[in-house]
Amino acid sequence: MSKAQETKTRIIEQAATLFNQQGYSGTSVSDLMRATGLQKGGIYNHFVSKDELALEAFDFAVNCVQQKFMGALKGKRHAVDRLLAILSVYENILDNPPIQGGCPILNTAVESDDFHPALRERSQLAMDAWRDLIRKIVDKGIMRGEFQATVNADTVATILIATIEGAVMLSKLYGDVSHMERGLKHLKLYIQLL
Amino acid sequence: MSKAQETKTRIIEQAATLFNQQGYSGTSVSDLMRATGLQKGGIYNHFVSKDELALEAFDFAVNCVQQKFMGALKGKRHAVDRLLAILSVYENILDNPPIQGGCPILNTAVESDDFHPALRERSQLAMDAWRDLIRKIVDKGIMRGEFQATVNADTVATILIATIEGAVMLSKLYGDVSHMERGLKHLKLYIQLL
DNA sequence: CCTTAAAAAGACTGATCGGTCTTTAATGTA
DNA sequence: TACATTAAAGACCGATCAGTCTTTTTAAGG
Repeated sequence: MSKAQETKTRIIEQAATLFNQQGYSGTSVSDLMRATGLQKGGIYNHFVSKDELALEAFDFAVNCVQQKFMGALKGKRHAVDRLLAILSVYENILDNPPIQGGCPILNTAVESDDFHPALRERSQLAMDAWRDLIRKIVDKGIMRGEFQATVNADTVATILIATIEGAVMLSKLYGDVSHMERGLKHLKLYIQLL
Repeated sequence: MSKAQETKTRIIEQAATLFNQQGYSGTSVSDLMRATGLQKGGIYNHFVSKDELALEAFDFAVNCVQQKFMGALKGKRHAVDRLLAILSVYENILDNPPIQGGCPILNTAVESDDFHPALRERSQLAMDAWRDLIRKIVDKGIMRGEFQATVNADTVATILIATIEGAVMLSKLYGDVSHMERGLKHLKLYIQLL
């Protein structure tokens, strides 16, 4: 990888963390300069605007989470195991998060949904991908007879994601993993009953 | 109420909506001037800083939600009915919200938790109050034999709030109430099984 | 109605915002 | 190693930021 590419990647990584912790509006170009150790020219040489950098940083952050999902899903064949694998990503979310600052989709959805159309669209797309992952697992599980045929994949996706995201928020707000633990325990039971 | 008090209240109301929609960092004093129709002097005559106004606006927003809870709980005696009443507040959250821009506790928790200690503390306090409301209902339900003695009030509070907040986020992100409907249906079942 | 106190206006501040552009330094290649 | 390319530095821009202060207007009380 060329020096330029390395630098660009480094900027995106640092920016992703900053944006995820402080939000888009709460992060200034000066913050990014401090975090990367670069001056303005060094940053704007790689990105035409803060906006563009924010979008690339968001994609990077989402990709970090997806990588964790892929790692957890590896080798898991049964639908129940695959759903449990998704839950396992959140087992130690506070100590060992895919990216600092909580779930980037939640953060960006909450910040952007009323006033930043481009980021909002990215959040929707990232959430679509997540929902789709769960839906496909559930549908496959139904086909194989692992779940009852009456199970609704869309509903399962909503319940899993809503509970997880809410638990992330609570655990983060209180700095207390027990909320996440309760949420996961609840969802494991829910999955067993499908 | 004196003219000054009226003005101050009006500022807080408008500010609460703006902050809840755009976030603290995303809302400038100019935005507040535009929304209230006041000039700088008119606003800073009532508040020493944007920070102070933000805190008062947050308290106002939280109070709006709590009022809805109180209204829904009125006359409900049985623990199950009281928990269902809390859920009912979120039945038509998109058409008729207590305050525009989604749940103020969620919004503030997500924005503040990494960098705004004062707002973060307020979010925690507001969340404490909500958790306490649910816990007390559950504990009373246990005492009266409406719930099994093995039920854990803390857990119920976490599950209800996490699922609700996650569903709020999803419904808001997609502009689609079905996520909230699924969340509420799921929680109703959960409550019946306590 | 008149006076006084306070509410609101709005000009002004220094700092910071996102972004541009020229200059300088480093990199990759021949 | 010499050269061409481009990465990075950093001075600079107008706009906007939160906040101050003096002046003008309005409201409240006698």
